[in-house]
Amino acid sequence: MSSITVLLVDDHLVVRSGLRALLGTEPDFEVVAEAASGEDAVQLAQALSPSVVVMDLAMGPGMDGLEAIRRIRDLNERQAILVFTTYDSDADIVRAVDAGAMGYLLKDAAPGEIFAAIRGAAVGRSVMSPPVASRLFQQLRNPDEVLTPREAELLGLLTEGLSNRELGRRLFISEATVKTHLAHIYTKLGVDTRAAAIATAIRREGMR
Amino acid sequence: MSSITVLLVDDHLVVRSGLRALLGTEPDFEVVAEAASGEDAVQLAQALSPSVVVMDLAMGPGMDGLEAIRRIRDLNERQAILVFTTYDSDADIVRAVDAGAMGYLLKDAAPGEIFAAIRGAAVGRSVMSPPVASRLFQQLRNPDEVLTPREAELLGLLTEGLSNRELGRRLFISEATVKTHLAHIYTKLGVDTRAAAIATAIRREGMR
DNA sequence: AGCCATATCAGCCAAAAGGCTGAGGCCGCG
DNA sequence: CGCGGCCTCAGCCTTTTGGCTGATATGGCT
Repeated sequence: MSSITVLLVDDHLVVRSGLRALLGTEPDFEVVAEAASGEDAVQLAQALSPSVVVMDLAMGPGMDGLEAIRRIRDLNERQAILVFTTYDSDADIVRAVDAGAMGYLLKDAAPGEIFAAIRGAAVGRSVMSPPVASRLFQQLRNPDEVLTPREAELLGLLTEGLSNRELGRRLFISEATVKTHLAHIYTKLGVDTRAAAIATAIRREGMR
Repeated sequence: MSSITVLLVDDHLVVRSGLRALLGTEPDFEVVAEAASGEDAVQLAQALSPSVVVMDLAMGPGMDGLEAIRRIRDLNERQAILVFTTYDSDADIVRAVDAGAMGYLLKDAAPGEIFAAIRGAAVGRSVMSPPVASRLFQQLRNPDEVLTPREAELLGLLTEGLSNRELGRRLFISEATVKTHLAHIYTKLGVDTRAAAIATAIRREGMR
């Protein structure tokens, strides 16, 4: 009976057709459209109201996945959105969830996991890949280690290679304040040099 | 007549089936097997001698793409191997080419490009995505900016967040030597702090 | 043999970063 | 209304880094 309609969003054609092929093996799924950009995704989600939007976070130029999630939620609060991406970055997970994603799946998930996640999302359940879940739990267990928004901002600029002076100028704060923030960041990240902070930041936010 | 036999290697099921679906639309391609790991790839390449091996560099745990390329070339010098990956990292491109790849395609390539690249590889021609090609040319044009092996090694450890002292210990050289190498690395990368060096190193080697 | 790239090391000095202590203002929550 | 988290800033002192100049050794290429 009523099948689950799915909108696929990914900037890679091969991923879209792979997913389409995969979902085609299950009788209750129906891929109603594909989008290669955030813009298209928003438009198609509005036009078609699919049961579930399955989308990658990394998108080419233009609107990124997170922004697309927000826009889609703005149009329809109840739209189920499932993130389907390659990397399990701490920041991305958190951001995706609070942008309104129902679940977070990694691309190396087994077919069964993918099916279950989509079916779950369709009925309003949250699903996530085990590695993703464990990261989230860790964040909840160690709230001490979570950076404040300002610290995260600093850390972001830090990974651009800026000096303390430049950081200060960029953020309209004194160099003293920059050093204070950095000291906090270091203790939270468990490092004691900016180099190590950059390294762990990029590896944490980046991949693996 | 004689169709082009293809071995697909990618750790993501969706990518494999997407590619299979895509290649299925062209009558002259025949996907003879899929491999999800480097180990399987080597074995299948040897057993089936496909016209072209299309593979991702990023592979889960175990043998990575580069290693798999080398192994396959060891077994059969003439085997055509086409790298099909998401990111165009300077280092990866160079390494893939000298590991023996015939071409280097990005996953966001248009279907036509993909077909052309595989057909080209099958007859011994080298093909690469435009952005990839431009990077290679840039490397050839600016040999001054190419790091020596030792410098590259240092840079690698630098991105782990090590201090000069630690770098020295790790490489069994004095801190003075470390500083000399770093100075050279900085001028070659066009930066003047280790933080910036780490940042550009990771962004260059990393992705985008 | 001479030359060049690479790798190694030293010393000196200035600039940047890091550790520590203390402190004021703002805001939300009980 | 007080407590605590967050953001802001200062001063002081040590360590680390970076810039510069110069030197030795090795190995390959001409």
